[in-house]
Amino acid sequence: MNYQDLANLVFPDVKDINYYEEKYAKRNLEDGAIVTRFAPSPTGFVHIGGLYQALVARKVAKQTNGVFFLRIEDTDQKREIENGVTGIVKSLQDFDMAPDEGQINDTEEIGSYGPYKQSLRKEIYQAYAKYLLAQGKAYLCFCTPEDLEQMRLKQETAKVRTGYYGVWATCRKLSVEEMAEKVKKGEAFIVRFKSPGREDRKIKHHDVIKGNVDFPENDQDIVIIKADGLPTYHFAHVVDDHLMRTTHVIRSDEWLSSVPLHLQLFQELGFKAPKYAHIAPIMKNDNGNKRKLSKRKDPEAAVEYYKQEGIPSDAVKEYLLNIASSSFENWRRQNPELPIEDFDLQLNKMSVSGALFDMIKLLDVSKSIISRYTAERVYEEAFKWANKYDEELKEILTDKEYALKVFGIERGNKKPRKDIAKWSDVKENIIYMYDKNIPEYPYQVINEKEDIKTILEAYKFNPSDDKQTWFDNIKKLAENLGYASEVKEFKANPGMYKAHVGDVSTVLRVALTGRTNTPDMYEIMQVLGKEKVEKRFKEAISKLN
RNA sequence: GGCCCCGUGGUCAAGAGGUUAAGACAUCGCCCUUUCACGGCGGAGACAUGGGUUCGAUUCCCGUCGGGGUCACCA
Repeated sequence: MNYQDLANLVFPDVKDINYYEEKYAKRNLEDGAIVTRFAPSPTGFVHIGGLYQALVARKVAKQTNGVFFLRIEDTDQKREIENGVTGIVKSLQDFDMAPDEGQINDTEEIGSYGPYKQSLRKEIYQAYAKYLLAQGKAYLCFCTPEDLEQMRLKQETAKVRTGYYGVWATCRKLSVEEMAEKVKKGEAFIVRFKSPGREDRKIKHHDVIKGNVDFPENDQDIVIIKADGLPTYHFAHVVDDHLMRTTHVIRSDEWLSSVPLHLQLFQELGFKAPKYAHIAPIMKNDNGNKRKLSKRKDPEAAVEYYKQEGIPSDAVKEYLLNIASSSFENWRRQNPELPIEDFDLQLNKMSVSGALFDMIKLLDVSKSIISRYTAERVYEEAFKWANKYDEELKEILTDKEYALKVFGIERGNKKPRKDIAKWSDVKENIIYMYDKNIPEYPYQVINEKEDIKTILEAYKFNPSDDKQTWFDNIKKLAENLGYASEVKEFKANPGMYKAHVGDVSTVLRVALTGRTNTPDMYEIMQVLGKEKVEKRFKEAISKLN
């Protein structure tokens, strides 16, 4: 009995690894093309940090004419949730980030390096586990979870490193015969990697983002095949990224400390290791403490949140790119119209430490993006959003022709308005353009009922006036009623006037819209039309009595 | 606790052995012949800390402190 016999005993039916090596041949890509992947577990909604990784991975693949694929890491069936895969695929689609290969829905996939769902690759992992086992680079372990727990306790009280290594790796000392006998007796087992590493030796590693990092070698005999026959993350990663011909593993930096293990696995399997790029997580300030954005505590951690709020996916992506690269902002300022695909992202310039998530900044980015949209685009997006999330807004927007006029106010010029940051802001911003509950808002400087009434009764709106004539008209009105027709004059001669033309305008504005802050009032009156303007003033007057 | 990474204004961040230490968001003031937004101009605001090396260190080295990550038959 030797290791080859043991391997045959344990995995009698799996294929030889040569079969897979040939089936998943080297990709035929141009020099310098980068192959990346997004490899989430279907254990919940997509996290903003996951989207960030996917964005970066996809970007570098695209800009080198490489490949970006989606792999589903579902080797832990206990944690899997219903529709997990669908959620991931849909989120990527929402952000216009569909992969070149991989899962396209719960059951289908595209690309010739699949299956892209790990639970469907069981026999592949077993083939490679068998390969290691046959060479004596892996062994069977019969320790129960309880044994392991006890061992850990012992290690803790003895204040030594925890884990399965060195003298603690009891099953490593078993002979092939002993292992075979236990298997034949039907004892449950798992497969462990026989680590050739020594903790007192260092390895040097260069991470594309983090730079040079030194670690002690890995000496842990980690599990590669679990009791259910599925691989652990570490083993699946190495086998998959080799077979799928990934060139750059772009993942969250919580994996950084596993690099020595992964490198060792690649080495022992005889594979060429990919380059690693470990991305710093997106953090949040929690009472003075930095912590990762949490799925449980922070709604903004879920990618779905941005959709619900109506923050355009472009805005989220641009904000993320802002975090990823400090040169993005400059690039954007110089190229306000170019698509983000044209921006060249450098992995090695990415920040090594985690950035605090800044919603205010995101919203600022979003405002700028929306301000560049045409009225038509604003309408389409807002309407789409309203259809899903706001019944009242949807109703308001059914009159498209009128809505386009409303959205057209101060839009399309050199200095467009920036007052919409997200579609959920829209209703609040345009509601006064509709005959729905114009709120009663307190008049400001001019607040005597009689004065207000005089102004409102005296004002005549003529829609055919151009803007200058229209405003001259208000000035004249102010002057006739004893107010300063110029603000400067008012300021120069305090005490001579009760108020100035601005205050008169405010009276009109409040009566018309129920608020003090609005876009250009001339445009508002034009869009509203003579009839509505007069009706509103009439109503405002009647409310005064 | 062991190991690893990180530490420039409130936030995101550029940067070099010698700089008036960029820029963006936020904030404050002024201007933009009606408000708000936009835009323009300006203000306030930072190299965690101690010790080296050096003519000179925020930049290089060591310690301290602080932050983060990781130590599963989870990923």
